[in-house]
Amino acid sequence: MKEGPNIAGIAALIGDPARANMLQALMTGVALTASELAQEAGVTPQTSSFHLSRLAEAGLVSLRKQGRHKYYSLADSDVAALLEAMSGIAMRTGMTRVRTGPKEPALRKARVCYNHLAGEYGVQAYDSLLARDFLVEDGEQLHLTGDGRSFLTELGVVLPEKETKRRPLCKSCLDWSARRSHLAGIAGTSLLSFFLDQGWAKRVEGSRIIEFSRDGDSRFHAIFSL
Amino acid sequence: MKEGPNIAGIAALIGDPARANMLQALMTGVALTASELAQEAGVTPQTSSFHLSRLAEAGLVSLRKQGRHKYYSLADSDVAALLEAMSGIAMRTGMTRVRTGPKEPALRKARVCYNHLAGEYGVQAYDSLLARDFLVEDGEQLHLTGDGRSFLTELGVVLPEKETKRRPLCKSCLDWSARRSHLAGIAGTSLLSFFLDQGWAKRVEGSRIIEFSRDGDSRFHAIFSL
DNA sequence: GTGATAGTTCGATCACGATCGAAACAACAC
DNA sequence: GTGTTGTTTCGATCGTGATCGAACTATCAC
Repeated sequence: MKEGPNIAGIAALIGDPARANMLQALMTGVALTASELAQEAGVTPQTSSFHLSRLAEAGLVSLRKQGRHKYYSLADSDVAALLEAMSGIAMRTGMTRVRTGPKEPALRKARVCYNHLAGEYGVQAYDSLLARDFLVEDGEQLHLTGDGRSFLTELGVVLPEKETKRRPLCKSCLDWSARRSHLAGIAGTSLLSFFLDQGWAKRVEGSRIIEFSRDGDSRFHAIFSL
Repeated sequence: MKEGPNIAGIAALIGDPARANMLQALMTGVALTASELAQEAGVTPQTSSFHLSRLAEAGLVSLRKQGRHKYYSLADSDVAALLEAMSGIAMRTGMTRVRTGPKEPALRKARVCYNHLAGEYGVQAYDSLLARDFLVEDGEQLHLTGDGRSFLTELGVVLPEKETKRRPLCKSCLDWSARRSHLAGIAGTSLLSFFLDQGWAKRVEGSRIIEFSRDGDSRFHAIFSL
């Protein structure tokens, strides 16, 4: 009966406690999987899936499929701004929640992700390559520039002559801990092999943890500074 | 299980169609009685009373008792900004009301947002003031410069001597249609009053639409050119 | 005082939507 | 291939909350 956009629709979406928890978890700017969001919201995966499909349908969250995972994140800064404004209103009425505990810090630092480097080190390497235009993002695609290829090969990283569609040279991979992109694809694999071959780092038995030696650590940071 | 304010609470409040209708009706800036709001929302007075008490309890609306009437209005500009932001999100998902009539273009052009001017005209005034350094953005804050104050007062806009922290002279408010900022705060209110008092524009009854006369339109564009 | 209008409280109803169990589907590991 | 894990679909349940009828209070007009 009224003019104007349907405020009630999206407000009702955010109004459900489970969905609100999910959105607040995504307010950190990191991408989370459906199961993680289920745990954050305190509901079963089925319920989580149901809610996430609704949120995505309404354009509040965007999703990125990666293997059997689905990484969800806030759609854009407008949604974040809306949630922020709502937090402000909620604050002054005196409604707050409780807090949860952290997890293992060892895995967050450096670990293997399938066959490439993940964790803080992985993210830093990725950012460093991007900052120096050795790596360029092209929408969903990721490309190694000519300078980037020379840089890596001169360093000692072995790269194939040409890349195929089936196994791309570079892929971005969302990080489990940092929730930022890091380098996957053949180049990612080669880079990790390089670190291990040089003795800069070694894998911890029966774990995904990768331990950098003191020497390897300083060499890494010298090369992949920001 | 999470930290942070309980956004689900207020979102759920706005999420009910009846309450959302009431709040949108109050976006016109005028105070409405409980029965009028009941009619706006399309519910019985009992239901309206129930909803209004909840909205008041949450601090979304304020009320002024006058005789046997109770006049409700939006609590403050923060609530208005929240509703405006939500309209913006709802717009882009195509979640418009069933009855999205011919009023919409008029709303985009010029409308009242709580107590100040929004729409294309509001955005243009804002931009024009910014371009001439009459208005300066300082992070989240917004300030009227000395030149800006003289400009407005010489024009005939009435401004208070000093501004308080509680009721800032200038605030920016995000526009749902233009997705740009426009001027809120006391200065925004005074500016709108000026337009109405001068007869440059008038309010359309029972709507948020503001109609500029031909003369008022040319005067406006002469002053707030870019 | 009586009557009329504005608003509220109570109680009961009723529908919508959140939730989970079970099972299917998808991607990986081996 | 088999087994495991992440995600989704279906179906059914169940609780919460919106809604209105009826009765009640408050203010005004006379």
